[in-house]
Amino acid sequence: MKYAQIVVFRKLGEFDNELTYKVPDSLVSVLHVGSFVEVPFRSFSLKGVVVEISDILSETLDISKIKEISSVINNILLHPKHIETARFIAGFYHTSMSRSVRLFLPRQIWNGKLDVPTATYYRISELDVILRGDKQKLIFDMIHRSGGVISQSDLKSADGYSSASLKSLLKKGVIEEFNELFFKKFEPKKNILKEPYKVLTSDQKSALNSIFSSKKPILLHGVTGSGKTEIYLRQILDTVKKGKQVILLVPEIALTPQMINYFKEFFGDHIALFHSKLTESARTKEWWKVKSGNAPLVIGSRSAIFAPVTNLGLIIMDEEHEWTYKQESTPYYLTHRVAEEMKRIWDATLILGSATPMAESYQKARVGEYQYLDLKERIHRNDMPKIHIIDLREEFKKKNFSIFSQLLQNKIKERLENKEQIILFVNQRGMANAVVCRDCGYTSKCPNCDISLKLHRYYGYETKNSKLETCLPVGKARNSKEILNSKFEIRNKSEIRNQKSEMLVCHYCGFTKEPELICPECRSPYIKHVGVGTQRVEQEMKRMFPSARTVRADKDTTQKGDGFASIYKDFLEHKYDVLIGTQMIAKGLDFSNVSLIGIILADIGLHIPDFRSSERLFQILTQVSGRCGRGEIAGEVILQTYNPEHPTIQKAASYEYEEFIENELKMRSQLGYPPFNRMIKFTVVGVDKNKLSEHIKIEQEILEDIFKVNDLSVKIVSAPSMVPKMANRYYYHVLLRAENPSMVFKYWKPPRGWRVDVDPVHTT
DNA sequence: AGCACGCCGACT
DNA sequence: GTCGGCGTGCTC
Repeated sequence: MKYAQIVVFRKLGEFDNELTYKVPDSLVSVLHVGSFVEVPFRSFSLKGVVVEISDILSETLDISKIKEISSVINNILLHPKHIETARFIAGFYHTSMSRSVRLFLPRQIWNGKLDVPTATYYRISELDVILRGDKQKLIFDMIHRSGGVISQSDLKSADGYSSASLKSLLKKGVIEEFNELFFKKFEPKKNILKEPYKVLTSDQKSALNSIFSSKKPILLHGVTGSGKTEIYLRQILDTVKKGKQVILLVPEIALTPQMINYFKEFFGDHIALFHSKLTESARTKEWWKVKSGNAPLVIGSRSAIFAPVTNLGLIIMDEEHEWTYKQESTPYYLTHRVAEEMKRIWDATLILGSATPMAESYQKARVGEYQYLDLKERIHRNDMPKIHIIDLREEFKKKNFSIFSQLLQNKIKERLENKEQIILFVNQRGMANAVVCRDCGYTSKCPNCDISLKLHRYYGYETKNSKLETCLPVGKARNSKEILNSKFEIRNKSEIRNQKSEMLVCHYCGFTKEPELICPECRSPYIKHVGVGTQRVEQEMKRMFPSARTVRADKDTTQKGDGFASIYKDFLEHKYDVLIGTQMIAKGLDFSNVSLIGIILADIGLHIPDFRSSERLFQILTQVSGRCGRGEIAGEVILQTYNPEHPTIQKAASYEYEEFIENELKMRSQLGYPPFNRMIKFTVVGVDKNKLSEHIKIEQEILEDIFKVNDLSVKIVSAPSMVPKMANRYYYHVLLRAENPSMVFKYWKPPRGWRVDVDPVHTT
């Protein structure tokens, strides 16, 4: 008798064990690992995926209780190699097989809708006709021009379409309607539209040769404009010609239209696109397009790694340093880790490309796990723009209290006169959370962890013990009335005193102290939290340069309508002179007429209370600088800061990535941060604060004992998360830091309800 | 998830 | 004595 391990899917719920079922003799020949089946469960039936087939039954199971698989719905829904990958994810990220198998299936499919989607087409059935109506002629010609067949969606989106005319054409029998698979057959020999036409530089040629000869994953380091895309293209074409498939991952698909259009020149419609904004039915269609073998190139954000390829030859991760490659919900996988495993399983090539590789990836290259390739030159046009560092402490001393330094003001004026465009970049992440001295640039840091302390500001209420309990962070509620109206639990309205409390907190070890009133370094009283928003910059622009046409791209202005797309288009067409924006303007976009970039306050990135803050700042500064000097005009960057001597800012300004990262790794190694130690973050939720902290204390002791017994060192921190009380629930984080923290799972199982994040990106 | 089991306080 | 609260564990 054969037995199958099956993960079952239910619409809701956390039920995610593997269950054992008998394989009836009639199904033995059609059943595979990866089959989609129907099984009896309790009194009803469920659908699921076979993850293992074996001849023996586990001794712990009672044979009389084992039921038989009822039917096989699709015998090869997932490739066994996908199940192998899912097995790896479940193990490494400590989640269930059910959860990780589900990553590979669009919701509609694991809910059981397995019919391959079709589309409606129209074709001409009678050529020699005389048509009277103009609209009818138009439709007829349109079909004729596109080779006698057209899809309904193409026809409907065309100018001059009318459903009445279409109906009468159908009635006359001039054209006919039919349904067919919505994708066209792909054959490498016929359907590759052209050969690469761009000439390679010697740098690119030698990089390509190294990729061909390397067995290891490749870390491709190249600044913006160094021609990584062309290398990807050559590799992709080569792989597809061998009859294999390619997965190209990008951080955010909305930001890569240029790249997608370029690849369309070669593959036409035979590209599958996956991203988070797809509707469920569109996602299902793309899935089948890949599954049927008619999309040799898959492009998408991180979830595209799970596309149902059948013969994978190449994985490319572009901008591999982007944190969108980490999934921020269970299973908390990092795409790099999954891609490495898939490379091994499929014996494929893996290329990670970036101008500023992640510290983890660079470290792997250093120790020889990855092959490091460096593209030094920018191919076209100008070199990277010159970055001027402006010391804001000097400006402050010169009584220039504007947010624009003198040099920035002069340059803006000059560029406006020359009719060139300007980008003003506002680094918003971590805003207003750090305290900085405006005279000397001093910031409060944790004495234990060398991490910026985070300023917590709360409205509070007093309890019976007259102790100030934190209630709502400032920013979420502005006064006591809002606290009362919120869903936060307040036992007695009289408890509200509308009091503010301020505290500096270290998010790694829980160290707290009162914010300083006078700078401990230079005794200046001008020590306070700093932050400049996009509105503030826009106001200042209007005040100083009233004739300049400015546009803002931030959360406020891009959330409505078509978001950033129209702002981007208008700016490209020079309807505006100045673009003021946050993070979102830094990524991937090509602005050829921009010759000046102002970084209003680079420091903000330095004070993110995270051990990766330097790395993030380096990345963002490099990216922003890459936005200019892409056209004929040489570009310039003005970087304003209170910390001009800070090594991160210095190295970013001189584009010395290697020097920066070597130094960063040295510091990480000394302080025991990743990649030298690894972390696991547990999130625990509870209603009763005291019970919760007691429970966490007990588990924390157990965890500490496990490391002690094994003679391993560990650092465990537990702390309430930023918003301690949300919808009557308390959130706690437990952060484990050790060389191999995952070893605890050999001896200990996280209690019910503990969420596990292995290698977290957000550590608070 | 659902549903059963089982261990403690309230109450006809 | 039992009714029912929900914390815990199982589903093949």
